[in-house]
Amino acid sequence: MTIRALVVDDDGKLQNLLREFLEGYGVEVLSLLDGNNIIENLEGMKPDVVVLDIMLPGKDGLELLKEIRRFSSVPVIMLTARGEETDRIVGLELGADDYLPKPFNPRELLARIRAIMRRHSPKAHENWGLVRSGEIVLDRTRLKLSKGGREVDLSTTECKLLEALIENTGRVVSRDFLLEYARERSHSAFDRSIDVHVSRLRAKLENILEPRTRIKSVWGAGYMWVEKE
Amino acid sequence: MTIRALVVDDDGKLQNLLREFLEGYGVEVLSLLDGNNIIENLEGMKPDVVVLDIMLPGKDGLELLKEIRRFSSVPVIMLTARGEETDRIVGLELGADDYLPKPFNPRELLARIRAIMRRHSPKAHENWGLVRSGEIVLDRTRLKLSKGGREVDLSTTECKLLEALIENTGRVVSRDFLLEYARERSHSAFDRSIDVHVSRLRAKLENILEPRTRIKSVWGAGYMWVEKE
DNA sequence: AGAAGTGTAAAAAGAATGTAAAAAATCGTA
DNA sequence: TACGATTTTTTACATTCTTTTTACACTTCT
Repeated sequence: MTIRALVVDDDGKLQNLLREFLEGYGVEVLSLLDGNNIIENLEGMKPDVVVLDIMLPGKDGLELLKEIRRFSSVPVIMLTARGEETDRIVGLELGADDYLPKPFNPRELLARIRAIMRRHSPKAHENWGLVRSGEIVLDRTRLKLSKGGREVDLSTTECKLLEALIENTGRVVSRDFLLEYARERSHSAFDRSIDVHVSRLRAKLENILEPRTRIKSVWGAGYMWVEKE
Repeated sequence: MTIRALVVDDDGKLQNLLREFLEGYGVEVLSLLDGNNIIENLEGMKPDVVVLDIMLPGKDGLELLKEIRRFSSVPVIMLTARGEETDRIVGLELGADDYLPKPFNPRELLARIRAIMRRHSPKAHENWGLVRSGEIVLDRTRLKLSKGGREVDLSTTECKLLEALIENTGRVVSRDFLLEYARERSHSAFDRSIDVHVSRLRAKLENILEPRTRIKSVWGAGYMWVEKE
């Protein structure tokens, strides 16, 4: 599950930076360079959180915030110029949920988004970063795989592997791909380590579900995650 | 530390609504349905701010306010019927700190509470947003971590680190993230300083709680703050 | 059957981690 | 500025845990 964030800022560079960074953490970034038609965009995009720069061409951020609040209670984080205490105060009074002085560290923004999601929609926060396949849930942030109440711990590599498999449910995934996905370096022709990882993964899966059902070997091609139970 | 607000209003629904909303923002709500024994309640509850409806069964809000002001200078926000300009003026003259016409958006109330706390007791306002994990409280402004009565001093880096961990309770936080979160500059590949900080942090935690329980290492991934003991 | 592909136990290699101690940077203050 | 105290980073090494390699049995394809 990903979180959707709408970023309203006229700085294209910042937009790209944020998109790149946040997407690594399961936050989908929707960009707007100005606040025209903000309401329509809100309705169309249905973001979980809005990040709003105060300094914008045309309508400024505070005005936009006021407009947003007439229609929606979506959580809003304001970006303010450093030290602009007044902006910050006005923003909070108009119904912003948090603020962040520019320039900021993207990680700081991520932390605020997390905090806001936690109090604003705990459900979305819980599901954040989970990969599902039917009843089976892979939690990448906890390195755990669970079904029903039971769960098993995975190593980082096992987790990555499983992620790649589940994301390609029903399709064959080559050893090549798996290896590169799970770690950085490439591999030699006679590398058997993926096989060993898969072997261990299967063993762990058996603690949770019926033996030998989900990770299928495809002769000469790779492995495949099959859907049903 | 949270802010304690005493809400005096006979509308039970509103009370619940406010409690639910405000508690998400670190405001603890104490409810009174009428103003009887307001003074005793003030003494017992020691709220940081009082939200007082003007229309109350029995003694009305203005009378209550007068009574309160004989004993206490606690900040008071009055809730008035829309357009009752006179009420508002009288209220302010009697020593109310702000007023809010009904019906209002809970957000609006939150903003007023924030504003009042800021000018009335900057200290409490600063403390607003302490980071908690169960009984453990991290005070970012004082760089102290406490549980029960006992506390330990932290360095700024340790504090930031812990903050990032607690904000992500139950999730793995990478060294990368921690490092960038704790300081500005980036780091080299062989940077081990996070490990050292964590090591020291763990040592300090042991002065307060059971050894080796809360900061878990996750091999190949980072560290994780685990919720309970 | 023979060749290529796969499973997995066990050993070996390799990475990541914990922490003490030294070195370097930072900060307050005379 | 210089000094001392404190904090942070680097270094080094022991330790722990993961990953890869190796080896051999087993399976699948032609």
